[in-house]
Amino acid sequence: MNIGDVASRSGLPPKTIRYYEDIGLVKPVRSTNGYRRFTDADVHKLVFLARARTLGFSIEDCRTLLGLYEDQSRESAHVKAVAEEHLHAIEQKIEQLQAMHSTLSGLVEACHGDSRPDCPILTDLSTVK
Amino acid sequence: MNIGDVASRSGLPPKTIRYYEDIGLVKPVRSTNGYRRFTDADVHKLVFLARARTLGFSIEDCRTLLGLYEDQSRESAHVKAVAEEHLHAIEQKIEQLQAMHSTLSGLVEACHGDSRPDCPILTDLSTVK
DNA sequence: ATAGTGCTTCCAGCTACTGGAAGCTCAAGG
DNA sequence: CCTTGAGCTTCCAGTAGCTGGAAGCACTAT
Repeated sequence: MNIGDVASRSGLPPKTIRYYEDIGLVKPVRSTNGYRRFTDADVHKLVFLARARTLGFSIEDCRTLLGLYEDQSRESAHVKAVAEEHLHAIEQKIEQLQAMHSTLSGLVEACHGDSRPDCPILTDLSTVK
Repeated sequence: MNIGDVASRSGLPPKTIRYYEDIGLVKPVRSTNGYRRFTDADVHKLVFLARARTLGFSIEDCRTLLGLYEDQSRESAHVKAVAEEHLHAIEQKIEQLQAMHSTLSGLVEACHGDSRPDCPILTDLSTVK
């Protein structure tokens, strides 16, 4: 299978698939014409990667998870630990964003937003906290 | 004032302040010894930048906001528009992260997390959605 | 034969810094 | 006066995860 087919099956752009080869996540063989030739197993891996990335796992996490995926003697505890750590990171990001949101929405509401120059948003930004 | 003092007053690392000079956000003059010399106005700008960055504004947004901050004839509507757009982006990010969180926490709960290899997390990841 | 699409590689750029090396400047202590 | 250490300078490279573009070969259809 050529890269274009794999792209449409996995939902990943060809560029990204090449990049994943560069960093060693997939290792397609080459046809005599130099084209990458992907096996079904390669496609599975790429689907796996696409899904893991939409769940926000880093590339390094993906590498780990892919290793576990292919290791028949893995322990599910290992997978769970990786996922839990990521979950924790997501929670922290959400909290950060919610803090930003709360502050900023307060400021936006306080700003009359007309042609006058005075603005509580700018006042806040220029204030040392 | 030297960069070290400015760093402690603004909370920004010296490296970051130099970077902000590189990209034209501040323009400190130079002393005869080659050191950057910051005025109070420069410090105000850097405090402004530090605060805007903690609220998640991009550097380009910061550049715009800084321009408005220094423009006495600005319209608060302009500031508000920039802030609202950013607020919207924050909301979208939060939604994305919450979707990830919801999926992932379901999977983590479903995984028994022991020494056995079978794992619903991996099963999900390897499934085309 | 030719046109058009798909594939290849390589290089550069994106965001917002951060680390490190090499070297100059300055203030304090002996 | 000399040395030591901290602070400053510049420059280069690397981080994450792609993405865009150029130049050029391969393949298919007409």
